[in-house]
Amino acid sequence: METLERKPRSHEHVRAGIISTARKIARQEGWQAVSIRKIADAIEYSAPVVYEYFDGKEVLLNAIRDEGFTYLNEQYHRIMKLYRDPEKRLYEISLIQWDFALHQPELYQVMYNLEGAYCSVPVYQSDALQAVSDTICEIIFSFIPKAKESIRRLYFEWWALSHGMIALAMTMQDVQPLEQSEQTYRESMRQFVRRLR
Amino acid sequence: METLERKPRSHEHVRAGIISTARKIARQEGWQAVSIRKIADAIEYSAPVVYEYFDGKEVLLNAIRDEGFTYLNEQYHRIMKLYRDPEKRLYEISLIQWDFALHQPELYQVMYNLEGAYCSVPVYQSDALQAVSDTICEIIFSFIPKAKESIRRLYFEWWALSHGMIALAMTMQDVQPLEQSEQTYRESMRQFVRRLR
DNA sequence: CAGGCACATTAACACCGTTAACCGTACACG
DNA sequence: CGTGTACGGTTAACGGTGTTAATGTGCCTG
Repeated sequence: METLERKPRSHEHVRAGIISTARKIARQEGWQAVSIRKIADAIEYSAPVVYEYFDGKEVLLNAIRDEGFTYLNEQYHRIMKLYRDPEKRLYEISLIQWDFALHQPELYQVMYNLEGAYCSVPVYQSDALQAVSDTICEIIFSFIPKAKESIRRLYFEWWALSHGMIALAMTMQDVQPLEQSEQTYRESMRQFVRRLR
Repeated sequence: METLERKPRSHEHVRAGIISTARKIARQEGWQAVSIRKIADAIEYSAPVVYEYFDGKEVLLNAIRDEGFTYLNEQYHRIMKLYRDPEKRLYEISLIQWDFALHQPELYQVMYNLEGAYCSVPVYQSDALQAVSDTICEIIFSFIPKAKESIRRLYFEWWALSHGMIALAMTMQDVQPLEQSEQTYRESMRQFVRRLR
């Protein structure tokens, strides 16, 4: 078993290729256009090979979704280390959310089943989402030490406001320029954070 | 053949049957389970018949979406006749939005391409959406007579807040009870309207 | 009776997700 | 050395999808 050293690496390479190809197709043609065969063609394999790495399309989409939440979580922690002020933290994280959604729209779409993307695994089952939620709740708590239920409510409001503006801005970007939507987003999130005082 | 048994059905009846069948399947199994053949089976026709009424799935979905916006528009006008106070009007319309989304989720999903529903026709091309938008903007203007751009911005905020909370409440309903989400929704919308004063 | 018309169906094409069967190669072992 | 076997990958197939062309079928009219 000398070749054990090389195999896993190429294995990981192929796996990453599948994911990045799926994302590329989704970004260019929408999630509706992503098919196993198209992915297989792009990585120059036959379709069944994909099933060696993911037990079906569901699992592949779920893996990509998880990648999204994990990335988001990393960005959150970057902000947490960068700032200490809770107000600044929450505002900066709001901006992270915007940048993430607009720079990697295909990820944001599969995370929330937007624009034809469909991953039947419930989003709330993702551990990474749980981590993301906890981070936000922690920030809110740090300058509004209320009851746990009250915190959850504020978190829900923050999330809804952010998600709603992002989702609408994405679908309306042909009729309302993104710069304008972004300005409104920043202002709204700033006001939300301000109101928490 | 046995075609004698089938009762003659009017054009409108069949058309309505196609739409209501599509909605029924979508409601029970999700939009990604809706297929032309399944619809045809349910209305006891062969698949090509559907194409006599709608030039492809796209057009069918778009028609259903339009039905949604039209219904919403009717509800809006009902509220407009019922109340004169702008504050009351906007709040009641917010509640309409919630009820609509939760009682007819398959409509709300196809209107905004949620949960696997996908209608490639841009939503902003719907005349009914335009009418809905105008109604909201009119209300906002009636008690905040600012510049047109400012009104559009407030409308965008109202819409995003409503849509965000509804979308999240729908996807999270297994982990957060709808009654709780509804309470938060009402409170948030109430505060939003209040802030407009 | 022939023709045309309206309606509906069958058959086909090119895809899709998924799986079973197969094939060649390289390595391990008798 | 020969042989078996495990592995990496393929082809082929099944049932399903959207969509369209060709084909009936019954009925009304000239």
